[in-house]
Amino acid sequence: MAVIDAARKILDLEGPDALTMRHVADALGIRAPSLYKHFANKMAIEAALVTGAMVEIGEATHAALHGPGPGSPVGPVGTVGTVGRVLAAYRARCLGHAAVYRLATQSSFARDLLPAGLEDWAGNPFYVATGDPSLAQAVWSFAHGMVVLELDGRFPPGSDLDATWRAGAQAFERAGTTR
Amino acid sequence: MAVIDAARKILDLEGPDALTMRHVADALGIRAPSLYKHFANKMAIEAALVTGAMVEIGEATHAALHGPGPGSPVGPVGTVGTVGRVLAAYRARCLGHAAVYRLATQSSFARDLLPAGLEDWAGNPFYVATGDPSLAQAVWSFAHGMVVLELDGRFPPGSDLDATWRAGAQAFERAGTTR
DNA sequence: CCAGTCTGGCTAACGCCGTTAGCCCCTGTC
DNA sequence: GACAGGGGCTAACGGCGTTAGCCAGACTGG
Repeated sequence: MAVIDAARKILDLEGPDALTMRHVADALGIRAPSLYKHFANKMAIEAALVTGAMVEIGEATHAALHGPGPGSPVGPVGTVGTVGRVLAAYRARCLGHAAVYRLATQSSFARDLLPAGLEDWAGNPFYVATGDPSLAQAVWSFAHGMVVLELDGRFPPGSDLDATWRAGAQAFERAGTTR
Repeated sequence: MAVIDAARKILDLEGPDALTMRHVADALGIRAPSLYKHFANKMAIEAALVTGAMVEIGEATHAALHGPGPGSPVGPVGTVGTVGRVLAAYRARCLGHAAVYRLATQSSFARDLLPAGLEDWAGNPFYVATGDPSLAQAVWSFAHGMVVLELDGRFPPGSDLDATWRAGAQAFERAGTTR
């Protein structure tokens, strides 16, 4: 869909404030009200954007469950378990969709416009990787927090974020086996 | 400051969309432009709001370092270490400042308007509790993720979030001792 | 082949937003 | 008692999402 492509490009290249109906319409060579022939409102466009990103992220984390994929870093043999692989895939894809991810975490975002079950599906690899609901949610929270803080540049400059991801992965990996 | 009090009340009671200059002014019985005699712009008001919340949260987590405080849950003897106490204090205070916390995590929030060093000071208890920079950042990310997801209602209904906080605390607690 | 409907544009406008310019009154001070 | 300044005010600007209402062209049923 041309509208979504244009919106995505604006969001990525010019930031969230530039994502306005008039601006999107401009990029398509039409006027803002015409957009409402294709989408009910701005939130619907945002939801479509987020849906696309979530599908890609979900595909990556699902793939990570079944072995090292293209998104996984290569570390010392045997140090990266399933949790680590899922986290690495999650991180890579989320940072690849930085602006859209940020949009989805905005409190004003209308999560109920997403396809039913999408969020559960996307979160499922965390449950599979840990085998425990509480641990899965904890890992997901860690991952979400890391991405958000990384995206917003809230870690002190010079932080070794690879090490932080590793520290988290190891803590949860151990918790899963020692449980 | 009356402006901040009014803004805080509006934000808590009517939500982030209701936090407009005209609305805040209304609550004070004045007109919107008059607010600019007290604050440079809306972002300055938001920054003041966030500063207040961060100070309170920081005080609570610092206090938690030195023993069980009023914000700490009572569990089986010996199960809650320093990390657990800091996390419990963080959670309680953040949820107590839900709307402001949400505001501070908005990507549009101007973090550079906060007092210099405030963020570092507020995050320090995580470093003290873990004794390791990477682990501290991982714990902070976990905590931040949990609060955000909890605030946005993104966990499946019926989730035992106390258990999730506990799972995270234990994983990091163990990681700290086993390191 | 024509009539009709539907798709997808358009302009004008509304009510909201943050913000600025410029005015004026009231209070406190030398 | 002059005067400065703090803190109100109105009017207005440009931008936002969104709606109402209009109309050209394409597609389709008779």
